[in-house]
Amino acid sequence: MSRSNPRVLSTLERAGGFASAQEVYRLMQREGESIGLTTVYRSLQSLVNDKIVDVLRRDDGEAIYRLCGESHHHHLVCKSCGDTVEIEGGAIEKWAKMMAEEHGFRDVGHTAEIFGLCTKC
Amino acid sequence: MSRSNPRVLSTLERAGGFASAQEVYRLMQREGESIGLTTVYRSLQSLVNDKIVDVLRRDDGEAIYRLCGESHHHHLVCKSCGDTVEIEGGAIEKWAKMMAEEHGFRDVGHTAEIFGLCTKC
DNA sequence: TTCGATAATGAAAATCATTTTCATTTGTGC
DNA sequence: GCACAAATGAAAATGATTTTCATTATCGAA
Repeated sequence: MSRSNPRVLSTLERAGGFASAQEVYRLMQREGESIGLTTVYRSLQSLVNDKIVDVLRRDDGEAIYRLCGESHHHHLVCKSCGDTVEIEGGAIEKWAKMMAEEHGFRDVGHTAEIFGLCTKC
Repeated sequence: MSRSNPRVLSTLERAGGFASAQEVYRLMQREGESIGLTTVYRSLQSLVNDKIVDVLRRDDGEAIYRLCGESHHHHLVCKSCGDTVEIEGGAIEKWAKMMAEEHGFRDVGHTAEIFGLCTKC
């Protein structure tokens, strides 16, 4: 077995608590940290096992790791220029919780994104 | 561009309206259909564009394609067994519209998924 | 301190879904 | 028949993730 390399967790935090393994790796490289991609993957997996981070999937299938307990937000993305606004999703949280209860699901998370054309486009 | 091969759609239906590209391909092979994997992928993509099928992600990141009804809905997915419930998202529709207006976005759509553990898992 | 076991590390190779390339086949209108 | 566009699929490329395996760091016991 392997335990998580603490620099991986600290980098994930610095990344805003939300990043893919590749992104964490690239970020550490850019900051001059000496670490292998394998170790990044192993550390993230270990953090998932320990329930310190959550794993979700991006639309393209890439796994993204998120610090648990992090207050999360949603995105409003322009499908033309890619501009992104972080938005609050209080209504979503309630909706998700309600739907989960209604169907007996537990340990639930959710994703929600809005996309459209921004004022400039 | 390429249009969807009708045998792909009919196979997806026969599969219970829910399968990955690889599964559709293997199923067609087993049934003696002569088709290439590339064509299966292209057909499924085309069906997604035409909004005839939905695409979700399994826990392992593999894309799964599923026939969708006409009415816009969201999904409650079990991250262990993959069981899926279609749910209503009235609250989401309002939230999305509100957020879009607030930031001057137009022509908006959205995605929202809830995932957790179902009663059986 | 030295020995030996165990865990951590990372480069390189393997895997696997998906996409791209490209040459060939099929279909359609003229 | 003829030319041109669309469809097809084999093979190669891509990209994330996992596995392999040899090396290195850790740490407790002798």
